[in-house]
Amino acid sequence: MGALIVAEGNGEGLPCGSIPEKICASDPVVYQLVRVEGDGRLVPATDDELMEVEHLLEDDKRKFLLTEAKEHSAQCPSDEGFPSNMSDLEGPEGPLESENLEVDPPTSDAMNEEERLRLKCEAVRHSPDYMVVDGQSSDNPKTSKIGVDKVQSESTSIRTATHPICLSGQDLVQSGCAEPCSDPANETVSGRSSVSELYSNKPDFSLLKGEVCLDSLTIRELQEVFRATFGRQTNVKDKLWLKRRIAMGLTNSCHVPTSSFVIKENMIVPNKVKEAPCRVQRNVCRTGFLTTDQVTSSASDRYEHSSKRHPNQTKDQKALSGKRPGKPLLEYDTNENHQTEQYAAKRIRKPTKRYIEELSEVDLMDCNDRLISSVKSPGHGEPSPKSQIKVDRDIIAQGNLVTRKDSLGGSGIRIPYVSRVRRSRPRKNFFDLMNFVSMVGDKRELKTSNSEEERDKEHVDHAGDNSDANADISQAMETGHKRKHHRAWTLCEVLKLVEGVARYGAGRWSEIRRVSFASHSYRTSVDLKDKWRNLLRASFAQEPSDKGARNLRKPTSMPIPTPILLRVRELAEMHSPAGIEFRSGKFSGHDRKFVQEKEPGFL
DNA sequence: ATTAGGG
DNA sequence: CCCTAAT
Repeated sequence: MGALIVAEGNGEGLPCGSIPEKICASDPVVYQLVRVEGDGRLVPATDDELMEVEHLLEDDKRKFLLTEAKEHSAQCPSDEGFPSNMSDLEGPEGPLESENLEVDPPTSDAMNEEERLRLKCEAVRHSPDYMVVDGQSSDNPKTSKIGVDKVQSESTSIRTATHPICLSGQDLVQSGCAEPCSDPANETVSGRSSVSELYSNKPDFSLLKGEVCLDSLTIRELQEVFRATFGRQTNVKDKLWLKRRIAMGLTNSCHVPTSSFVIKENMIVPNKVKEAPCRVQRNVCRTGFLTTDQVTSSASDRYEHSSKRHPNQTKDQKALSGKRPGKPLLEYDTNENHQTEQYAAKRIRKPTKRYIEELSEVDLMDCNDRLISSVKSPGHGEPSPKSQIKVDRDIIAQGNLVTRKDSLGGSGIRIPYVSRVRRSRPRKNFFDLMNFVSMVGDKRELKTSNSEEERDKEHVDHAGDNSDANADISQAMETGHKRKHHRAWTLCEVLKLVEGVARYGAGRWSEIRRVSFASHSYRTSVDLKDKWRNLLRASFAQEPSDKGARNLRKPTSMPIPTPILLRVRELAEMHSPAGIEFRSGKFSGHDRKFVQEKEPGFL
């Protein structure tokens, strides 16, 4: 793997392993954390890498932790440069903020949130972490906005620190930053408004230009489009709903196909084989550094030229916001709608077509980038210091990018998706990385599993084939690292599960897990539940004919002995009708007996 | 954190 | 198995 370096955002690479000294100073340039591939190519650092770096940062906040550039940290002026710079930055921000507070005093919660954010920004500025936004596009208003947008997460501070840097510099995005930052209007009563909302006041109408492929947008993006379309914000997270809504709005029609489509010039056009989108995609491939927003903007740029230069845009924003003192009112007015919308969305949440969408994304090789934002109500949440970042399954491709979804512990913060491009399947380049990551993750599991496998064998030597299966898996993991989290259920486990259900009843999965699966750390209560569901299905399905001890189904997965299935059904029938009181006592005994007489051969 | 369900 | 909503 290459070294991690900080490269100047504007695309000019830096010598490998070098850190521009100016980065330590108050240089406004935006940086991007990148990795140098073996062939010299610069690839945006993956989340994992960022995490790693970040981690290092925590260890020594005063130093740059670039893997191979540590020596340079000594030269870093650490604090010196920052404070002054900060105060400069603070100028526009502070006053505005207080000003706004007067105008529309946010709730104490809101204030805290704001304060917290502000502090965070400062912290970011203090620490040497710099962060990153796709420099290349730093002059793109949208990108800038995004970068700023996401200044919330601590865990991603590394990447978002740009915010402050941006302010002082390069583009006047700052006005865009500072202003929204201070706008309490968006502070919804629920306190749910994410920081990002603080930063973006104006709908990005450019989103509506040209072809609009709602299918390829993420919820957040859809919400943006929604805003651009209807002029108000929405918290609805139901993609379908958003898409339909937007489509209807844009086309002025209620006839919106359920299949994928593209909206072009207010007309719905069946989404053929992704013509336009693909072009954009290719573009992305080529540059490799385009961010999601860039993609959309580049697409829209084909149709429009304006709205591209930030200075204007920011001005517009100001003017706009000025002209729209009613924003808060508007918010208020539509508040009701929001609620109903949300309500509706929740009720209809049925179609979680995410998978379908994702699949089609891949299949059609369309161009989607997904920015994932998980917005959870903050609760009282102090964002947990350590963010849990989860490496999503297949990600990446064409040499850049990376893992996509991260959720900050209860921080309800959106993660920057700058330079995140999600595409087809993993490429070899990343394969190693991914494997590495997954291997590390699985290590523990493997270990325990192995030892467990042994245990299982001892306890249940009858289940020979199962053990074998597991062994195979373990082996596969060790060697071929093929499947992910797939562990075949051993007969032993199934029995434990059944017994557990018999004892505690279906539904007490955490209990069952604690008691019967204490050693099987890899079986979560959800797994138990799922397995039980499958068992039920199997037990009822196979009931008719087929008396064989094995299901004809797939010889692949371990066939479940009929007796067990029978018992499963017993339990199921027992628990479903009126079954609160049973468990332990006689029934348990009964079951046991039942089983014993029927499956001595297996146990 | 757990549970229930859909995918 | 994964994901999410709801508790």
